[in-house]
Amino acid sequence: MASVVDRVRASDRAYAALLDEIQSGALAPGSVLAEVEQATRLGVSRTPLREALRRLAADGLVVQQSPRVTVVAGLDAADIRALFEIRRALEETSARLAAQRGDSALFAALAEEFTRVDLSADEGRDDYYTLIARLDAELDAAVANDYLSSALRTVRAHLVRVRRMARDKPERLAASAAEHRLIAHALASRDADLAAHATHVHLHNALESILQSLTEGTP
Amino acid sequence: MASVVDRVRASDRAYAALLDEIQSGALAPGSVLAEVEQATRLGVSRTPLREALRRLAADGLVVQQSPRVTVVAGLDAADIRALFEIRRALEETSARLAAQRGDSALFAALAEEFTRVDLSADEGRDDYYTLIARLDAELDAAVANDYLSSALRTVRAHLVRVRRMARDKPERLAASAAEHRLIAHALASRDADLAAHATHVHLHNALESILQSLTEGTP
DNA sequence: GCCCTCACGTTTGTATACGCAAACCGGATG
DNA sequence: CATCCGGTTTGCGTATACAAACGTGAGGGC
Repeated sequence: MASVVDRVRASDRAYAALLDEIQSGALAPGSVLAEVEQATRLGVSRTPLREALRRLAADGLVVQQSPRVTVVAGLDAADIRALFEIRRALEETSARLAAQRGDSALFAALAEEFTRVDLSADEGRDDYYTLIARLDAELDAAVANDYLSSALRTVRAHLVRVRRMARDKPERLAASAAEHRLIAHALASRDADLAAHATHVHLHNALESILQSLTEGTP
Repeated sequence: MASVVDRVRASDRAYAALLDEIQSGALAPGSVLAEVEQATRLGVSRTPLREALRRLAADGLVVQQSPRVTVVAGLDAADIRALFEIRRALEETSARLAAQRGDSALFAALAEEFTRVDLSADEGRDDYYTLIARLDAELDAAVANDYLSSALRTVRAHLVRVRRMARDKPERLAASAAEHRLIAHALASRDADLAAHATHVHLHNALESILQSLTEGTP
């Protein structure tokens, strides 16, 4: 059916499709992912679909409850706290290293962009998340540590789900933008301590906001 | 041929076999891992072998140079430095959290065992590494953070190779034992700062020793 | 009426067959 | 002699076939 270099492998398509559906919530936590069912639904064979499921399991986005049944992983407040523990470890380290190794001008430009962010419109919010993704990418590039980038990639895959669960309020977004601006400024200034501590503060505030949003959502 | 639950899955056997051979050096960095060749050698079919290769690739132990050729990942001094960067981030965090959450008596007992270690004989060295593995396991249990444990598991898989590349000298082993004893003591004392800083010191010394050992080996 | 047992269906794990693309090699030609 | 072209071979990605095991439900026995 599909050729060896089919532009994109069937297993990649299956992985991307399932990843998107899990992150977007289309596949709710607890959803059972049967091989034949998902394979036919996504239009691939069982073999590449199995590969996609194993990759998702390695990411921790799905869990094999029993050898026979794999489900979309749950994500409760305890999981989010745990996620932020490792996130703090990785991102503080990343910030510290990027402050030492990064391109000052590049991060200065990013800091400036964080001041320009317009969070009033919905499209501005999308632009904002894109800007954060760019900062993350530049951090990874500056640190130049594949082990670290790989671990962060996994963490970020989970964070997409967290963001969806806890919708940010406008005032939190504004504060978040200011925090990011400070982080970028610290990176531009090559101030490793400030970059790490600003990251710590940002993640603390982000976690608090998320947890509060969750308790409000389920009174 | 093999049954569904053949005590242990063929893919698991293939993964374990390849992992061991990579960690032990039997499969040297750069070795090409052809699917059919390895499948016949390990006595499994291509399908489970592919799964094993993908898991190893996710761990970063093998890399797919092209769609046609996957090789055992190299590991030079820069890689080792990068590995220790993330290792420090994860283990310092782990130590800090375990100091807050762990069982004091348990870590006190481990600290005591680190004083008893006999490093004169070769078998003592194996016992020592087993003891370190036990400390790692108890740290993971105390922290109770699957994301963190999973990331550390990957790091540790690489560290086995590093240890093999750079044989520890007896004096380094003795110092290492003392450092571990202090870490365990800090955990027992619920002193998070001391646990984190002692871990930092230990990893610094370990890295220095390894890098020095490498430069001595290749003058 | 309840429980135990057996059988069938469903689902997974593994093996194998097939198709295509790229690399290698040989020969021919400039 | 070098270079290019075409055939062959090798090897991966995918699909499918097959076998085993777990779950479920029905039927019979106590």
